[in-house]
Amino acid sequence: MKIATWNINSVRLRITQVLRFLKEQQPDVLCLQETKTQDVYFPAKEIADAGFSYQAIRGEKSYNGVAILSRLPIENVSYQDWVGKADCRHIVAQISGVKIHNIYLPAGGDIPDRFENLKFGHKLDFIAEVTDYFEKNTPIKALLVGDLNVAPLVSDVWSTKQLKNVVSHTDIERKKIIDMQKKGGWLDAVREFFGPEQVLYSWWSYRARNYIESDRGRRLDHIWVSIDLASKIEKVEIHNNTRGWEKPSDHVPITLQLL
DNA sequence: ATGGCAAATTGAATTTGA
Repeated sequence: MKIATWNINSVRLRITQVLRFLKEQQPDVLCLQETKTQDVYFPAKEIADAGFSYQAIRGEKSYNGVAILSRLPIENVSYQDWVGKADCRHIVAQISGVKIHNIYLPAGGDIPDRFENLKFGHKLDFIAEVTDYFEKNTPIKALLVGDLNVAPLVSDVWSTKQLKNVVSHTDIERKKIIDMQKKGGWLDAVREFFGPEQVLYSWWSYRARNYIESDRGRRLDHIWVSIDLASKIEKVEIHNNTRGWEKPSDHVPITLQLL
């Protein structure tokens, strides 16, 4: 089974890119974040026509929104509302016996201080609640995919020094996301495959004049596997080329081929 | 707390992203 995750930054605006990716990469499952639409406006038919007729979608107006799109039957669709907000940041479904959690973790605003910036507090609380959830519900035959909005390792950013106080790479976030991984018994499938040293990004800001030239990226998007699936990681790919497409998302898709 | 941008909303300006 081949699983993909992609922060699409508006599924309606980028339906062409979604269809192109499905055609070129032929995943079995595509998990989207930041679909930015209510379910009634979700481009379900176009995606079903491309072969992905099993869909679990959970969106709202303007912001957030997640979806699991599959060629294979989907079972046991459900979701959690963390930090007491029904803001469409999580959906989970079982496909071929594998439980897939799709998460869009809060970005956290600009100032890395929970007292000056409520969004940063929300982000930290969200991580704490997800950590707690998976500590109590040990993942087995499960994946956690999505935009976690944290680049935990030195090799996940273009400059660990210059991003030290930038939300997504502060010490507290890095510590807490690794803590979430360890306490849930998750393995970072991308690092299992590529190792800890290789510099990897999944997001490049729209603000750079030329994203390839400046290459100031961060690895904010993740695929984690429950420890029992460690031996099933066959291949991981980060599809950087999509960042160069017409009207791109600022995030690129990542795929995991599971044995 | 900035920015060389982008998207969605509501109606040219604001909020959010990271």
